[in-house]
Amino acid sequence: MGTSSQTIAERIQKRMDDLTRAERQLALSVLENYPASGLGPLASLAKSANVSVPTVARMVQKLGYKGYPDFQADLREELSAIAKGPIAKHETWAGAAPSEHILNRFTEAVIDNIRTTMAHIDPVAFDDACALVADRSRHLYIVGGRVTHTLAEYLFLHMQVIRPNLTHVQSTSNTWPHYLLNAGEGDVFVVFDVRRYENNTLKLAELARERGAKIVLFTDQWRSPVHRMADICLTSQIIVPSAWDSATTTMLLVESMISAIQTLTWDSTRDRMEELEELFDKTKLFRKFT
Amino acid sequence: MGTSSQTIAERIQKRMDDLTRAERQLALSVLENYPASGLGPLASLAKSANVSVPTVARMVQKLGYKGYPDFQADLREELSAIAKGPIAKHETWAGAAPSEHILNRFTEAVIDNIRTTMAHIDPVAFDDACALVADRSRHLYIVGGRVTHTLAEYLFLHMQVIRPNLTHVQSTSNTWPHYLLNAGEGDVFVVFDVRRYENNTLKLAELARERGAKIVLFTDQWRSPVHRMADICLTSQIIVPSAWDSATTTMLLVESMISAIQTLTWDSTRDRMEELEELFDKTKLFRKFT
DNA sequence: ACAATTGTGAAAAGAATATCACAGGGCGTC
DNA sequence: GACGCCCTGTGATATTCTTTTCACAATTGT
Repeated sequence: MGTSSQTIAERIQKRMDDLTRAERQLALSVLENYPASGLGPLASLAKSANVSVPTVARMVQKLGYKGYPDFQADLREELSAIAKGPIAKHETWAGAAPSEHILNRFTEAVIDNIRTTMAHIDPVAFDDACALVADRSRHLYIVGGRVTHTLAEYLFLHMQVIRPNLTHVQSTSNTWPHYLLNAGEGDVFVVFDVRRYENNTLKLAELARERGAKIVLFTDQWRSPVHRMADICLTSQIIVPSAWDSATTTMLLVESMISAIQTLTWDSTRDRMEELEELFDKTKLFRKFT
Repeated sequence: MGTSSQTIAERIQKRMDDLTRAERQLALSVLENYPASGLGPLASLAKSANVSVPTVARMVQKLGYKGYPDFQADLREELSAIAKGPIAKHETWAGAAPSEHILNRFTEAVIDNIRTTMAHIDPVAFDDACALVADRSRHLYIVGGRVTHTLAEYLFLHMQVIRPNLTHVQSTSNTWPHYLLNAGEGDVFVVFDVRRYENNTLKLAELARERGAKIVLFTDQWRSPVHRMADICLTSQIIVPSAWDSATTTMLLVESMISAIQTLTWDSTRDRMEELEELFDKTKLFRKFT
């Protein structure tokens, strides 16, 4: 069984299409903590993959093994083969690709961005920002620019579920002055501005400031001029081997913020989410499985 | 048991002097093929070390374990810690915050997602996908759903700079059938579909498929049903400590793809980018400094 | 020769595994 | 919207494999 040149992980990958939903879920769980999870008792594997015991038994036979112990034996064989060879290191991210492959270089750069971003962030400022954005008594305006409006909308979509009373403004559109008419003292603007910094965004921030609104700014390490207007400034590192900048780190911050706010306001959010679920079910917009 | 900082191998080494001859022989055998040999049945270990079964049983208890299964559990735990790789060492990302702070927990999860995503990705498929998306002779349709349309648009915005002949389609809108009218043989659809998978997206993919278009799918580890229609399937891990899934890893893949394509087509892209720069200068949409 | 160590063989206790029948649910089909 | 198929989980059971622990003999080293 273990004689074939490909690893068990590869073999599972290959047959992924033949597998059913629960089996795929199981396969992914095996691959996720590979190979350790497959070396424990069948029952623990089933539990950690959230599938039933028979599903595991059925699958290993589907994969061509006589039984679970047979499968484990193969895993152990592979493990000892790996250990014998030169110390297998995790120096590349996409193991199947050479380290110069763009996937590895890019991922490397992004991880680096995340590292430095997190090293410089002020958790207190972050928490304050979350509190501001979560505050239902303030109207929430989310502002993005030419590229960053995608991030803005991502935040908007989730905040929409969490709380009422919010607006998505696109600074590059010529409709934004209308929104400002209603904005006032105590409202909150979440502004996204990374280079190249946009004049419209700056103007919008200035006006919001004049009207006594709070401003939370997502920007890059060079800091948009909006930072002079901002009450809280969350900066991310965005350099990657590309002609453009990376939005991934900012996305990570945004998602962290969503998660933090969702925790903060869980009691009231839950109800809204459940209602939303029901609505989705009714409209049959989504499918449940497969 | 597995809480101590030292590995089991080290612990055995340390106590080597306390061991008797047969036990030492056993210990050496365990270390020789570490950790695979310890993960098999007790009897096989005894045999491969040329000691008796009771010797093994006696020794693991001497090492402080309740029994052989307990010893194995510890080994597995260590194995999975090793497999996690070098970055697992990074206990906290945002050093200024405690490790339980959402910033750290979330970042940890995302890094984990990135690692498993990269471990499972097929670089050849990725390159093929890039080539398809870069091919100017094919019309490019980019399709997103309720949440994923933000990612779709992000890709669209950048591809717009790189090449002509592309369309952004939102599967949740009711205008998408119009776009399909023009789609045909050889065109390319980039489809985003993560759970909860959307019926509209599936239908759209089916129709595109029927018309002989190529489909590149961005999805999550549970794989949207669209994968049956897709020529290339790029999956990302999206689990985070939140009520929602994370788009960060998918964003990373998208940006990697943009970067790869930009490199592929640099000669023709440069001109387009320069033209764009000029246009932006003229419209004074952006500011040059500060 | 004595004491400690180790192996033998066996038996009992304990786990883990394989398998079954059945029920519930999703999904496609008509 | 109803029917039926396929997948999946539950719970129970039989079976097989492991582990644990005996008592006792063999071996080794001192």
